[in-house]
Amino acid sequence: MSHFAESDASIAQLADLFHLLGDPTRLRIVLACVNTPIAVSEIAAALQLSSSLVSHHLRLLRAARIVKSERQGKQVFYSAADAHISGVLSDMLDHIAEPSNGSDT
Amino acid sequence: MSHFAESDASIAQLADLFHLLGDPTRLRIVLACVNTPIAVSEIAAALQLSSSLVSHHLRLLRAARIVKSERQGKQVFYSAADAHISGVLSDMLDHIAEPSNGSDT
DNA sequence: CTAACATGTGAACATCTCTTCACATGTTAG
DNA sequence: CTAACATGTGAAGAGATGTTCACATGTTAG
Repeated sequence: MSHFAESDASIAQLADLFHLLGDPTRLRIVLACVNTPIAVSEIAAALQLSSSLVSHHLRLLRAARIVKSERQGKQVFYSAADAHISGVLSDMLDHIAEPSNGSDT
Repeated sequence: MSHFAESDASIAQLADLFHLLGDPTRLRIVLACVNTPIAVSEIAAALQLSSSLVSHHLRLLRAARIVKSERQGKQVFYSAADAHISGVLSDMLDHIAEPSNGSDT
């Protein structure tokens, strides 16, 4: 069905993306802007984080093209870069929701 | 279309899964056994890693149900736990393959 | 039983990463 | 211009993590 014989460069890039989503705080930030564009200060307020911290994470997220930015006046709105991101999130959520198979003995 | 309003527990679990895939070595191990069951020593040989290291990673991967184990004699074969894992991998690969939108200014 | 092979595990170290703090940059209003 | 607000960034410390090494456990063959 699938090969998954990826080059080292692709693997490094892939790992980098997963690593970015692997931090709870950063993941929350991604989830906060995956559906609708939201300003930095709004994210900070909603998640009870400092704007500085949100900015730091957003910078990494944007560099990996997980989110994209859009300026509107003084504020900068962030949103998910593309549909693959939400697709990945959905699949992982499904994985979690799945009943544990009893194959760990 | 999607809400992604997940509970803190789900977010923690989700982050844990991504974090596990976020390490290049561990990701390579997952990719090595995502399609076909493969023994620990085979993974170690194919990826040029020590069996000890592979075992360490496999333990974490199995605990998160990313992979499952199956013993056959002296060897233990590992494979992807379910289809969601390969689905996530495929989506992320698609994300990488996507042409970069010029929206980062 | 012993020997050989495959896998699992604990501890320790080097390294990386998240967070906070202070401050810089950029934008709008007056 | 200055003032106020929103976001971006650099440095430093605390904490987490991957890797190696040595050894334990488990399985098969004789």
